[in-house]
Amino acid sequence: MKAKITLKDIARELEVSISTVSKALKNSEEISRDTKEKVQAFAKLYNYKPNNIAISLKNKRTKNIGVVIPDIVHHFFTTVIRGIEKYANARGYNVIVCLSEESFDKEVINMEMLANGSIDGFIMSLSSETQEKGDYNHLKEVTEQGIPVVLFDRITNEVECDKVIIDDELGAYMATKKFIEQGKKKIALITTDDYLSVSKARTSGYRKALEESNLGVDESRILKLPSMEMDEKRIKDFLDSQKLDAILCVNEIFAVYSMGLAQKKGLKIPEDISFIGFTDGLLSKYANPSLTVVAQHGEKMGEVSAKMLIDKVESEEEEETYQTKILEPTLVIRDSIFH
Amino acid sequence: MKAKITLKDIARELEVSISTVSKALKNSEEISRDTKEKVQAFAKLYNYKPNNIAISLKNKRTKNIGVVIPDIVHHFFTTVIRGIEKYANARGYNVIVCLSEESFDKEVINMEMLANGSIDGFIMSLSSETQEKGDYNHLKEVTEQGIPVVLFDRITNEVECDKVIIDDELGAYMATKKFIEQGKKKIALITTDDYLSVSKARTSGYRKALEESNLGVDESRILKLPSMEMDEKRIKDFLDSQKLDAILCVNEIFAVYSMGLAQKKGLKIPEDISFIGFTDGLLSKYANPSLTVVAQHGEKMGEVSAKMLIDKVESEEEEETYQTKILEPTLVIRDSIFH
DNA sequence: AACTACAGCGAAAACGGTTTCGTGTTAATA
DNA sequence: TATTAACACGAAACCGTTTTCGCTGTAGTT
Repeated sequence: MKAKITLKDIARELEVSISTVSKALKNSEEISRDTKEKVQAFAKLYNYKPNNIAISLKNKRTKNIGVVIPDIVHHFFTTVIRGIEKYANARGYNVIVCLSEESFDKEVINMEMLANGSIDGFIMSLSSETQEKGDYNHLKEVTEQGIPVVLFDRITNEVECDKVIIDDELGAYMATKKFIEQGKKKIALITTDDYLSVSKARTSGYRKALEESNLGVDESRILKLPSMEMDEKRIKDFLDSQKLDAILCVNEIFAVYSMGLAQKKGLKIPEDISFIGFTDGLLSKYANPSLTVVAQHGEKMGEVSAKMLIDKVESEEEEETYQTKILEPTLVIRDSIFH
Repeated sequence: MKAKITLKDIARELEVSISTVSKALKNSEEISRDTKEKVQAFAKLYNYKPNNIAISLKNKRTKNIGVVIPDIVHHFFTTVIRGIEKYANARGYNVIVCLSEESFDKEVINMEMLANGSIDGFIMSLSSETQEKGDYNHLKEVTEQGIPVVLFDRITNEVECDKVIIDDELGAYMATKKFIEQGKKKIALITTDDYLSVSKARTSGYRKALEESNLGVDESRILKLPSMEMDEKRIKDFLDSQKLDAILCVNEIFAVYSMGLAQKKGLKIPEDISFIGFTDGLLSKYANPSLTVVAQHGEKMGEVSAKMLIDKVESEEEEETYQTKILEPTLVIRDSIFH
């Protein structure tokens, strides 16, 4: 086992000072050709690499970014992480991933753990519990300490920081409009309680489209589940309780599951009933029939978030100007609607 | 903006030495009641938290673990990460995630980036390119430096370190046996080239079951794709080229896609043709019909890996004994086979 | 010969902690 | 009263870097 070599080791071996070694490795003008060559050769031979931790301490920069998300098993968050990781890596940053698992407490603990020097900034999406509670003090504390934060997807207006979202209202609006154009009348929405920022926006887009088309909103056609967790019984009851010809769902799981139920009843998709979901994941692509979705462009979102964060981390200025980037959703047309 | 407070700040304010503050906060016996109370009160008031980086430098322990995986968008890897994260967090460790994206070079770069002090150990699954090349020098270098490594799922015998796998051969064997018990005769396998350790083991289990049952292995019933990437054309051609009554696939995507093709041909599942895949993801659960799979217990695997790594990191002894944990796969029976 | 200029290098502080060891003060003991 | 032990604290080293500043010696200038 050959342990890592340090500047001190090189200095001792070559009988020069640590400063000289440090400068020689940086090709400083101060050091003579001879010494530089000697030091660099030695360093290469023993595969010297500076210790990141020491550099972090010195620079007060870790080149780590903390990502705190509610869940990693959801396709959307996974793609966001991938976007963040790709971009961050390209700029020399590492990504520390923490999962809040939709819990307020875990979110707080994770942030506190990272906020003590482990990271240069946060990228996060709020847990449902946090959004439900409406308690954002942990975020405020962090920003007050001067640690930059970028909020994506599940955001709040109560914290001043950079934000990245897709236009969820527009996405739902586009989807609902699509149903209407295709002659659908009884259009339902399966969503979650309004405390989730995204669900609220989507519900609003759904309403807007219906109102604009003078179809009116029938409240009994809106199913609000308590969370993004699957609840097979409530969905089944909802579908059994009425006749519908189109359903918009706030995620792909609800949609694919609903399609299955409809098929069991002998309904033809999309003729008798059409479906659109949110999130362009594997499920949508390989469902039978394949599911039309509002794509959220998670990878793009991750990239944009990472860029905003790193730009802020590396900017000298103390400007306290925050922006909210709104990405456009796209309708990915598949076999669960006409086309 | 209130910047983070340091020991030095407290010492200055309270007119004591830094050492005294440090000891007082640790409740050292050396320090008087009075002083301790004063210091602790002050620290609480200003919300003092020690700087992780400074502690890391001192202790030569970062409490970070590096996870290098080929891809994060695959359900299996996602669940492993979740298992790692949960366990590591409970023991006070953070998880740095790096994606190799199946590239040898990225794998090497990522490891080098982290190996210079950023982490206490690695948990990783080899990229396909690495397995294809058979070049494991980057792993050997790291272990020679004394950094513990745990390899999971996609492993190699050429590196001495702890390993965690599921018994892929057994999984495929169980699945194939199941087909045979249900009277299936023309059992196909859709897999990838043998350089992927898992595919090799699965193929071997498939063969074993067939040979044991005196059905014999018909090589034309084995489709080897170059990688885990979807190749719709080759799968379609394969299925069109012969009549089959059961198909085992090394992942759920191949299986669900194949089911779709079979259905389009008017075949009934599972009567005319049955399917079993690997990986118990969303796709399997919500496919239509739902897919029977060999569950790989990713979360468990993550937990076990994290435990092995952290135990090694925290163990004082220099024992160079490595173990390989083999987890048992489980067959999750769903509607794509009889039951 | 005296002075300046500069090349080349080292000492030391700093980043923020922990920890060992030493020291001054007080109280108890001989 | 002199000695000693315990108590309470501080100085300093250390982890591995970077960087400022100062020092030495040589060469060039007058």
